[in-house]
Amino acid sequence: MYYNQTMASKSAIKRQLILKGARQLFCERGFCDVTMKDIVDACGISRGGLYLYFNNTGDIFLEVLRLESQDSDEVYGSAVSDGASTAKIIGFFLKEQKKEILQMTDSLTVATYEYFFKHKIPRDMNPIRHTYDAAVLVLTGLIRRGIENGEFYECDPKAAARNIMFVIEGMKVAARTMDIDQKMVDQQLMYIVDTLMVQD
Amino acid sequence: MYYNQTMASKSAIKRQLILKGARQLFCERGFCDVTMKDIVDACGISRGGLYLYFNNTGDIFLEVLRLESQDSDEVYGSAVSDGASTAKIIGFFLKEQKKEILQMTDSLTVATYEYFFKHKIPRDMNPIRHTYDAAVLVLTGLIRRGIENGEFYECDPKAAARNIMFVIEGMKVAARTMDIDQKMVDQQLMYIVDTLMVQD
Amino acid sequence: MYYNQTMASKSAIKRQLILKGARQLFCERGFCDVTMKDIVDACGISRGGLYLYFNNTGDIFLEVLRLESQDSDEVYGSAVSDGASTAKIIGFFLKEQKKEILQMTDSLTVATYEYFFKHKIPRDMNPIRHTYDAAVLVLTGLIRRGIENGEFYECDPKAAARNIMFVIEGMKVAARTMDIDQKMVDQQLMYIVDTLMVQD
Amino acid sequence: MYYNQTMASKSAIKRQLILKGARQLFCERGFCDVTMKDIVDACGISRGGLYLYFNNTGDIFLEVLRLESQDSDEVYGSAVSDGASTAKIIGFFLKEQKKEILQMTDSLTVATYEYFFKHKIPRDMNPIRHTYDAAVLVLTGLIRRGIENGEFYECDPKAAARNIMFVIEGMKVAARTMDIDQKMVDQQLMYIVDTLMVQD
DNA sequence: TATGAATGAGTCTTCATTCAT
DNA sequence: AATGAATGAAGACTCATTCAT
Repeated sequence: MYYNQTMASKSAIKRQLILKGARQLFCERGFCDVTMKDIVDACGISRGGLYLYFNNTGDIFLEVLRLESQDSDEVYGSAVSDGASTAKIIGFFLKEQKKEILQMTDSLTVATYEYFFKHKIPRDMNPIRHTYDAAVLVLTGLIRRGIENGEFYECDPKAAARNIMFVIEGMKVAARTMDIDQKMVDQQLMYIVDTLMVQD
Repeated sequence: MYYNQTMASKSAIKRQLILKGARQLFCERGFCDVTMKDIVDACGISRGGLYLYFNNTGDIFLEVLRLESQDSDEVYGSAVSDGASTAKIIGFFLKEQKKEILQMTDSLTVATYEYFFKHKIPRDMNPIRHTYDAAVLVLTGLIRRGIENGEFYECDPKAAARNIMFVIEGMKVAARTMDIDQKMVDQQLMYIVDTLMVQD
Repeated sequence: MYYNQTMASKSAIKRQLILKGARQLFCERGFCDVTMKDIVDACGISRGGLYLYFNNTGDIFLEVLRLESQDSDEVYGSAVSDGASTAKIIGFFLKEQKKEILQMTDSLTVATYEYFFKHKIPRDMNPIRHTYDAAVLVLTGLIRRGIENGEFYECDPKAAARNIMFVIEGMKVAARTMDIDQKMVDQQLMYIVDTLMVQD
Repeated sequence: MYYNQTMASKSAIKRQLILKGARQLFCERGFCDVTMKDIVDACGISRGGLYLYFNNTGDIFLEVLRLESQDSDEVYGSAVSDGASTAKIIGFFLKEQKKEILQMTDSLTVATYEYFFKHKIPRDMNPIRHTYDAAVLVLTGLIRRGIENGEFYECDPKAAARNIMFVIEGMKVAARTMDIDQKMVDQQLMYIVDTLMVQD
């Protein structure tokens, strides 16, 4: 009998189980309100059993986040490989962001904020910074291309990319603290595109 | 004997004392990590005494926040009354925001996020929404004036105002979760102005 | 209404209650095997209530010990004031020790050993050292008097006093680890007296 | 294939490994503070594996102690065979004891006390009692010889021997609970010799 | 024999909340 | 109004012991 990637060891399966249960809790309650006991209960495992795998909620959360970013890295990669027009790709990107902003997906956003409010992490080890930088990189490339082929106004592509990401970040937070509606998000996303694109 | 605004009752003084001590704690630790006991200890009052004034940390925080917004409302008002150029006023406004983004002042930002992540409040009662709307209103007016007197490009003034506020919100969060530096903030604030202003 | 030494405050009474319950436990089980929960249960108070008075078993034990030594100080004092013959006083002293050696009294001996095995304390703050030194002092005085009035052989009174105390200490430990019988203790106490006293 | 004393079975080797690791722990922490888990970790063996050999820390400690006393029995034997003067031999014996009294590291003394405080064992099965009796036997013989050849004062040799052992026991405990210094130990050992020996 | 995952009981500690004074 | 002692629930963490493999 042999093992391959899909045949995980019993131990690895339990790890997955824990991370899955914990992820669900973090999505529902953020980071602060999840205790080790909550995770134990949610996963149907024993108190001591959880401690075999993780020492505290922080470690669990980081691991959940790591898995998450693995997945999202792939998404970003595929987005660019397409042969579509720059505006279309950016439009697709923004539509994806809209889903997350409006919490149409199970989202770790609040938990992530709460976690990093308390855990200061050097820039190069910080996963949100990493995600942010990755998105900025992709956007910068797209904007540069848009400028080159005359779709977009002349501008500093990197500053523009960062600007878009900050707007999105701002809306994510706003959606979870004040209540903003879909209309406002749509308006902003259109504003972003309008600001970039040469009007005919 | 009579009471006027400057002659606070003993009870009112104690209330102030509590709110002052609590504010300090919320600034230092955010909302989640402050307990009723912490506040009791910080204020040097009795455990039971605190409960005569407030039932839980949430109520205390809301009150702290209410006092806070009273003060800031005045700031916004005075900004516009000036006779300076639109660009100058917006520049002043952004400089103020920069301070808050970079946490150069004792700031309730994190506590506010944490509080409202957990407490969903209808739009018209929500103090951050109120603050946001007030800022948008001021900015909209300024941008409209800028467009009218030819300083700014033609655009939807309200959308532009919201855009600016979302960028600022995004940077506030980013400053507290990833570590962004002053340079990046400056770059973004310049980018905002550049996007608005007609270049000569 | 006024307070005097016998009218303790409610809080002081509770403290006494805890110390009494804890003392009983320490006598029965030594130091290592007594937990905060044990004390809570023994005293019939609440879990949190205990922590209002003491932070850990070590603190409680030290306090128990402090009270204990207050009492024993008085005993030592009174022993000497008597006008009896030196040999008689020493005989009385040894008879007292015999009781403790053979555990005929509720005794903190084992708990004390266990506590100080783990807690290294500078000589001048160490209560057993203090007790030991006090006993040595008294004995030294007695022996010196015995030598002066010809009851005892010539010798170094201090070394002799220490010797006696070490023998007693040795028997205390032996009584609790190997099982030694009363006969052996009697034999030793007689040996001590014989070694000192001039035989006629 | 056959086994002899030098060819230990795999199982016996593991036993040794456990006992060696456990001994180290008992020396460092006494008996109370060593858990089965500690031993597992220190020996690098499996949790279940340890239970194949021993059921609890008490059993392990007794076994450690048994090996220990095997070694020390030999020492006592050789001491007497010498042709030296009685005083010299006793002097040598006391010097050995001094090492043990003052030896805080690599010594099972504290662990032994702690173990036997909790485990009452009939006199004839009790290893410390056995060690004590063996030492008393040797000393008794030496003292008797000393009296016979006029080196020592007339006295009850057995009582004197026990007295010496109790003083030593007392100093062992004192060294680990109050902090006594080397000078005091030296003074006592000299006092013991002086009390025995005829002065010229 | 050997492994180490799993369990659950047990202890420590903190805190919101109440209540007699 | 004000105090602070008291309570008990809740969460963190550890460990002896078992058991499937």
